[in-house]
Amino acid sequence: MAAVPVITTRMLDRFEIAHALREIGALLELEGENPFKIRAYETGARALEGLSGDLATLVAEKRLTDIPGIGEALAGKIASLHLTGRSETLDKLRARHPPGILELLQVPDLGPKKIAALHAALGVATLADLEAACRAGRVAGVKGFGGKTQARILEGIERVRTRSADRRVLLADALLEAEPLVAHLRAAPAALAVELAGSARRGRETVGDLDVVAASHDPAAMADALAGSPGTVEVSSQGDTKITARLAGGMHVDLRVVPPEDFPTLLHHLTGSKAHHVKLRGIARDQGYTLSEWGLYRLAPENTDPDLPPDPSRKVPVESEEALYRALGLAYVPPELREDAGELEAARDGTLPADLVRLEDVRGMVHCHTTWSDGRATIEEMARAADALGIEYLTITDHSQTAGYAGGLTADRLRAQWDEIDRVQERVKVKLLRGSEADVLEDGALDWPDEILEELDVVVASVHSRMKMDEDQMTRRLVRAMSVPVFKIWGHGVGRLLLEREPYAVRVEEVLDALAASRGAVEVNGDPRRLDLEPRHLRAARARGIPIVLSVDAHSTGSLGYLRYAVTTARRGWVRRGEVLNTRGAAEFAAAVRPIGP
DNA sequence: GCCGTTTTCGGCCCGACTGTTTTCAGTCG
Repeated sequence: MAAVPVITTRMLDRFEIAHALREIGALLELEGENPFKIRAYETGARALEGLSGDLATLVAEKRLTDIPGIGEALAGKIASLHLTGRSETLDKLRARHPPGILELLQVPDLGPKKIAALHAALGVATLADLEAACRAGRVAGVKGFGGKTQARILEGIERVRTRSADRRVLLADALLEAEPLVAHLRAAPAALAVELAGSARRGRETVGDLDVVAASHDPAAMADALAGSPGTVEVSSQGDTKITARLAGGMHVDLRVVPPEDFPTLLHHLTGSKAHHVKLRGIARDQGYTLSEWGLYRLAPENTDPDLPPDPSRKVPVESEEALYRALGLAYVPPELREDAGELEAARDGTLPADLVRLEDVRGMVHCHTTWSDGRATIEEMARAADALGIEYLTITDHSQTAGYAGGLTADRLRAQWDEIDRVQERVKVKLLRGSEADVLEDGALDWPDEILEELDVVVASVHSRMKMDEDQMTRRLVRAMSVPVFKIWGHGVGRLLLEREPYAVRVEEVLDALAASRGAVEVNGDPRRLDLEPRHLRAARARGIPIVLSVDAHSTGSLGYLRYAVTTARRGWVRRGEVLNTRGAAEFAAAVRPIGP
């Protein structure tokens, strides 16, 4: 009997496959391939990352091409990468290039053309080669390169090595730098309007650079204002309309300055996302316009030279972002939705939700810890802080008994806490609800017996232990937990800690199916490190009719402010006001979430 | 590479900034 060949490869998940597709794209780029082909790989990678459903199912049912941006060719490569961990195309590309060549693309200002030139002239194939060539002064001698470029490359190598080049920060940390800066710029006499743009405005969970746009007739004065901001460390480049600076926290900010009539289109341009723009500009073109950051122009009837600047007489005045979408026959798309995730089709068809949840719609604070478990504030301190925010009700949800590391409450302690809640209730206006963040145990049971659940007003069910289970185990565990005949709020669904810890391995859609067949809601956890469930899963939950709860997971009075991040994340998942349980009054909310019976 | 109430072929978003040029290519967002 012939020996069975040893299988040395393994299945890849969608993130690993996306990475492989980007590697193919990068290597093709080095070979000078058609830029649109390169873009197709990026589009495919992005589509995979945004996928809500189960990749294995799509591969098995040969439905990959149902995903917009994935055609026959990419589907074949994705299936191969998923099932075997390899792709013939990628293997061949890797064989044609030195293994270190891709790290050169990480160097700022170094793209495929320059890398190819350096490789041809000097044989540079790795970061180390490049550094040696720069230090020896050989790069400056290559045609098209000079002393300044050589120095910039050396700086760039340093940035790659210290990994500060593409450092991303949490949205909340980015806003901590951005909002004071915007306020400072707005105070400048030359400023007519200043807005934050970029991924921070879209509410992305992490942010790389800050983009700020200003309306002013005096760009130089605005550049001075940026240089004079307390958070600015240095101005690193300055053109007529664009100034780049580095902030104390290490982030870079791009400030763009234009006259007020160009402000709306520039703000829109800098808000992104890139994918949203590409599609929007295609729509503009279909309708006889060309759109750029400088405005909307009617295309000339005759085919004119595309390299000529647009004819000013054909410019369409655009007084706001709303007007821009309106001019193109589209409903206004709020920044949080601009990700090319179907929002432009919906804006065209009139199916874009007009009543996305807003911060002012939320009437109750859900998921709050106190000194009874691992919180830093007492019940009364939390209650008074909520009162001060104008909140109508507050759920006290300390940890359950199994969460010993977090000071989880035993049944006796929980009952004692109810007495304390009653005492505090007499002194505060905000309505206090008795709750618990009940651990989802290893076998999927909740951490409280029925006689306790019967007396609780609200239960958040969360995984806090055995987080490294494999996907089948974790899915079974959560499906069982979400199937118990109790109303439960699925707490911080996939357990990710942004920039720190990967999500649990779990098939979210199966858990949502179980929840939809039982009674419960999903949480949008506003802790800036979590923002969980994430938008694509929120859309999957909404599609199943599962209600949403916006929570703060507060461990202090200050973290009641996390509500804004829960709202932003929910909007990114297209969540409407009516779908959010804690936009309702206290009595209605309590009736909706009561774990057992009336 | 993908995609299609104009198209199965021929399109595919658009401009700012830098450095090295003497009119432009490369990179970036």
